[in-house]
Amino acid sequence: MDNNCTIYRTVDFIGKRWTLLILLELYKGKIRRYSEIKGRMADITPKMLSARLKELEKEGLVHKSIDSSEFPVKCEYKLTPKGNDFIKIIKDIKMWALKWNIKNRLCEGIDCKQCRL
Amino acid sequence: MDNNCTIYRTVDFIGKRWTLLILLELYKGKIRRYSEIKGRMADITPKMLSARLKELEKEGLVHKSIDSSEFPVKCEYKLTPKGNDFIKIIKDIKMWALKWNIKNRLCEGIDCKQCRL
DNA sequence: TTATTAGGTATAATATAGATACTTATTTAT
DNA sequence: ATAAATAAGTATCTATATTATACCTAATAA
Repeated sequence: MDNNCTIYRTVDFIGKRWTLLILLELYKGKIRRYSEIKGRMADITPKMLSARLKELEKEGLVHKSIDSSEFPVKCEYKLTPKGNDFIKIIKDIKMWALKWNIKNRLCEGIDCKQCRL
Repeated sequence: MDNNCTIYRTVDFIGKRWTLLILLELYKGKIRRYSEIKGRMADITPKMLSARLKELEKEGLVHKSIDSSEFPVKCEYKLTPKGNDFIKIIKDIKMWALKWNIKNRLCEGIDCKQCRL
């Protein structure tokens, strides 16, 4: 898939495991620290979280800032405007899923306790 | 990620490699045969195409019909209403990508030769 | 001096995807 | 009658990506 087509490149990137869920987590919290994201995403490993955050930063959806005034050093991650603009797509995915997967119990309403969109 | 949350389940499914691109291919052709999809997606392996089509069928986005009146038996794949309804999300992903990845040459316009959305 | 803490990295095991050869069943050509 | 061709895959092996888990680092507090 070494294709220059926008849709190919984009799908390849956002299709990676955890990527959309991390964006969602940042959206919910506005600003999150590494350990905070980790704590809220039960099953993600530190390696994956680290790798995905780096990719998201590289692709311009996430901004990382380091506060080294205190100890231990704290890092804050937040969505860039580009990343924020992507949230509408995740919301649409949820709306689509709710429309067509009527049997799902935990997400019958728009506001699921877990994904809170 | 054995989570019952709609967004988790959906993201897990549609986030798999090739899934969105296969949906796109079916959308472009309305109806496609296995070999036709294979021919148009240069890099997909028969194993992956087969596996993804089965998943898409199981999830209700794709319908498969077999024409055994001729030989060799021909299979036709097409989007269900549920699958068709998902195309708008892929379109939005492309719009998002075009908006924020302005340097992409092959997709400067909305109608890329390759992804034709 | 040792423990604690945020934010990770390192290493090994497992799961998923890729490359490529092969299968099956039936019609057509030899 | 036999061999080639064809659609739609499957089987097997290799490579890559993800997971599990232990460990690292630097600075402050106890």
